[in-house]
Amino acid sequence: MKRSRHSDRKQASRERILDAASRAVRRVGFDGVGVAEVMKEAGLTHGGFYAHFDSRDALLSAAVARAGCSTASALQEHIARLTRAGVSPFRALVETYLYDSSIVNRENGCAVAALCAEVPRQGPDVANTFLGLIHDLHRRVAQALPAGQPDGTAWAVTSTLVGALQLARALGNNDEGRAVLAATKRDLLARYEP
Amino acid sequence: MKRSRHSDRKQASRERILDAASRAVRRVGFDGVGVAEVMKEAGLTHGGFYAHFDSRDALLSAAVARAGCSTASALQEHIARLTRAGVSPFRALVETYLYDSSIVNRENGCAVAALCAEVPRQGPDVANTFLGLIHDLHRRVAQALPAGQPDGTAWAVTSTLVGALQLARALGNNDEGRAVLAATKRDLLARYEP
DNA sequence: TGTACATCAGTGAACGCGCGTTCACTGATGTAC
DNA sequence: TGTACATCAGTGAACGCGCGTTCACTGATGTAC
Repeated sequence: MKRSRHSDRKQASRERILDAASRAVRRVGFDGVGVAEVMKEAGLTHGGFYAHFDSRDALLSAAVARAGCSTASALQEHIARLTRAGVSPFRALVETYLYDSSIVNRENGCAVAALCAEVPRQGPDVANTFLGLIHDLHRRVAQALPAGQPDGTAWAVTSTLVGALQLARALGNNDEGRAVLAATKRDLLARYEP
Repeated sequence: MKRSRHSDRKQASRERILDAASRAVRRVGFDGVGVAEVMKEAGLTHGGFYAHFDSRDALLSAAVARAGCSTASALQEHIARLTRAGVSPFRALVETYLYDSSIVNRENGCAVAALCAEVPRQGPDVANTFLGLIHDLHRRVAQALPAGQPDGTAWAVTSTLVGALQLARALGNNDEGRAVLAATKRDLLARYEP
């Protein structure tokens, strides 16, 4: 059954709005996202927004989910490329997550690292969606860890990855920020790679 | 030389404003801090604010510095109590930083964990002040670590502490949040305590 | 095929509210004589 | 000691701006006959 061009067009606009919002929320945080700016980035004017979402809050929930998907597929793709080249799964995860350019590339980076600290003050919709993102990241870490690690290690490693990326970003895209990433990578690999 | 009571009174008000702001910024983030609300919490009306600070931004810078001092002294005190009771310095640091009630007690907790992710979008004053807080936390971790650790380990441990507290807060004050803290504590102690 | 009408995504002006900031004023404290 | 004046922290009304939200309208696409 052929969809009308009305619907096609609307759907495409919605996708652009969501993409813009998922980048904006990682770049400027929940409080920094403005409806008008997101619409502009999607090539539309602000008035049409409410034909796509009930409210700014509804957009934020959807944007978190979108950011999670986008992060997950980027992570997976980069990790797969490394493992195909013979890198161990754990090393591939660590190198990918703590890649130097992640310091600057906030708007396409991990949503958990970007938004974790703001989640406790968001509404239940955003918080619940975010739970899923955290569990997904934790699962990826658990699967990449070498076998035989005690339960809970995956949480410690997840914490380390998220914390290191945030500290590096706060220190800046300079020697000091990169040194934090390098030191954390070295430490994680020395600990968990046989 | 005796100070006038005018000055004493003003100084006392300034302290109350700073205390209120340092708690508010950790509770609701930089974007969430409102001049009127801070003044109200300090027992004043909003109009008098500009006799104490040049602008909202100036308040935020000062509030970050104040939050750092407040966190540092609370950490130090709690750690000292534990070490006096025979606990090793590293264990004392880890237990104190990842204390269960830290999940809820954001407004009196570590400013680095609360604000790290928002710092890259703040002005240079706030960012520079924040650098000091990060270095202070890193220094405390380095001093508490058992001797003989390679350089950089302190950064990895700092990352782990900050990340774990944030993840626990995002998961909530429930079994899951506390489990992250417990798992991270166990992992850190197993790794770095002889 | 062509014409008239219906549908609907998107536009842009307008509204209302909150918030940072300003300012004339108040009332208490301190000083001069 | 007492009185008149000066200083100054704090008050609360007002301003201006940005932002979320609403709504009447437009113009393009689709449908009926």
